[in-house]
Amino acid sequence: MALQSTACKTCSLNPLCLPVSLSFADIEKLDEIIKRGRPIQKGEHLFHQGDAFTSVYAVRTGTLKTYTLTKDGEEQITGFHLASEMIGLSSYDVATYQASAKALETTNVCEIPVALLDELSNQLPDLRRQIMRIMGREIREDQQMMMLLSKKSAEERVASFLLSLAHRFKRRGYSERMFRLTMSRSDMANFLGLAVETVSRVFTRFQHQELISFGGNAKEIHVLQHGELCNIASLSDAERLELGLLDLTNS
Amino acid sequence: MALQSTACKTCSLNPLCLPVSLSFADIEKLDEIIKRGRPIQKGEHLFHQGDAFTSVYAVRTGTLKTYTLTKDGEEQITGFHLASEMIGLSSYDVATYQASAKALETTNVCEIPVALLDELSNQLPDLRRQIMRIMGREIREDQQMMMLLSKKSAEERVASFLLSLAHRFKRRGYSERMFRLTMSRSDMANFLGLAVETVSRVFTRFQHQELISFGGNAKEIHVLQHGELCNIASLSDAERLELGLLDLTNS
DNA sequence: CGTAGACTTGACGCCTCTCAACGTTAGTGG
DNA sequence: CCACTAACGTTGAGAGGCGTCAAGTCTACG
Repeated sequence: MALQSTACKTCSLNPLCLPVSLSFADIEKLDEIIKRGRPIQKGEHLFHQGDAFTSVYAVRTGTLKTYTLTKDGEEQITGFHLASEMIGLSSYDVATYQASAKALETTNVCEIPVALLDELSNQLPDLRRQIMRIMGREIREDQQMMMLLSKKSAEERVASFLLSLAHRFKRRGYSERMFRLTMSRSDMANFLGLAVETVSRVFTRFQHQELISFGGNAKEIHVLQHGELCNIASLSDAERLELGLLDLTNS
Repeated sequence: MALQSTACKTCSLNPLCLPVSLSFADIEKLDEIIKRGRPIQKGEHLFHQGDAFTSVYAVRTGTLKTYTLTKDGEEQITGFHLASEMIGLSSYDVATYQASAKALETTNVCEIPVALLDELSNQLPDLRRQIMRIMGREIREDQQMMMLLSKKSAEERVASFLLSLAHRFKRRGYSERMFRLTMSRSDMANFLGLAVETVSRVFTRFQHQELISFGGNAKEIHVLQHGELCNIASLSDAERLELGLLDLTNS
């Protein structure tokens, strides 16, 4: 497991994270405004919905979930966030966080005060562009999620979810065929718009078809037949593109 | 019906649109890069998914829908866009449009070449912030849509949709109690993740309960009981906030 | 005036939710 | 180290909301 440095310029994640496309000098300026605090324990909150919006965060190690509250106090999970992913940008136009962020395991984050980030993006056009790229990507991901929620069956949703995780782990240098599901079944179900029982049933069906298997506990998953899982997921071109499965050579 | 000017500085929409919070001088600079072409006819495309990403657009009059294509060639509508709303920003980090945009009626747009907008946002921090605000809001709207799609019943979805439209018309100076549904039942169903028949059935039920009524054709809707519709929609706090229904005085 | 598309209405079936019971894991304290 | 317990996960049975199919009605446009 790669140890992430405490400075962007030496951090193994910087090709995936905010510093992408920044010059060495610019990364140093960015480093100056970033705060790296103590780790957050599992179950602990990074911020709560309604807190004053002071900082955005980049995940250094671990996983977080972000969620909003429905009318009756249930949570609606809006995303799971792995190393190098940014949290909080969607609150940019309001004074308070519009979601809560909770650690699913022990997690380290880089805190970036928005006031300073805002100031710095006036000076560094590349940084500004990178922030806008990240926001643009998030919009597209959310829209793919909308497609998943409005058009896909339970099996398609679970398969898509697993492929998305696999791809994100791969990009970070981990195995795409074996990884830990740090979120509970209930969290997955919530995120995918399904009942816990349905998620569980799909997992058992996938195991019987020998598409996946679980090691020891129900957390560690092995993806046995990546290709078949892709078929089941009925991915759109947009999703294939995001997962790096689309051949860009065809017109 | 208010006629929108062909310059931002005199446009009645500018308090809702990109120029928000720009100084008079800055608006003039923005005006210089905006192109205002001929109207787009109903059914015509503003751009297609896959076209080179050259410009973002602000709707001046009319309505557009944006959509992506699913694996089997069906469209998945990602949004309806009324006057003053921006289109195309979600493609900011890629070379091609990630969605298609099609006019639902005769529509006028302001075209803003991204190269120039990008350049100008280096010079005008307020413009940059406004763009990021718009993107942040879009992310939150998409996440509310995800909640609608994963948690709400057919009646809740339709009620929420009508309230959203009503609110947006109101903000633009039109009646919130009577407006034209420029999109087809099929478009609404697609957007809301429902079958056309279900949308139609919900409309008849709402009519029997005298919550709404239709004038003449099936396009012009009257909202008879706004409050009751709010109850049916089971709006989250985030949605109430967006619709201006939340009392911010309580802690 | 005729036709195509949009909209409505009804009947039926299926996918997924709900409810309930049971098995398993992890964390706690003795 | 083990017993205990609460949270998590799995499995089954039953029900209901919504999708699908089909037919009929209405509207718009040539």
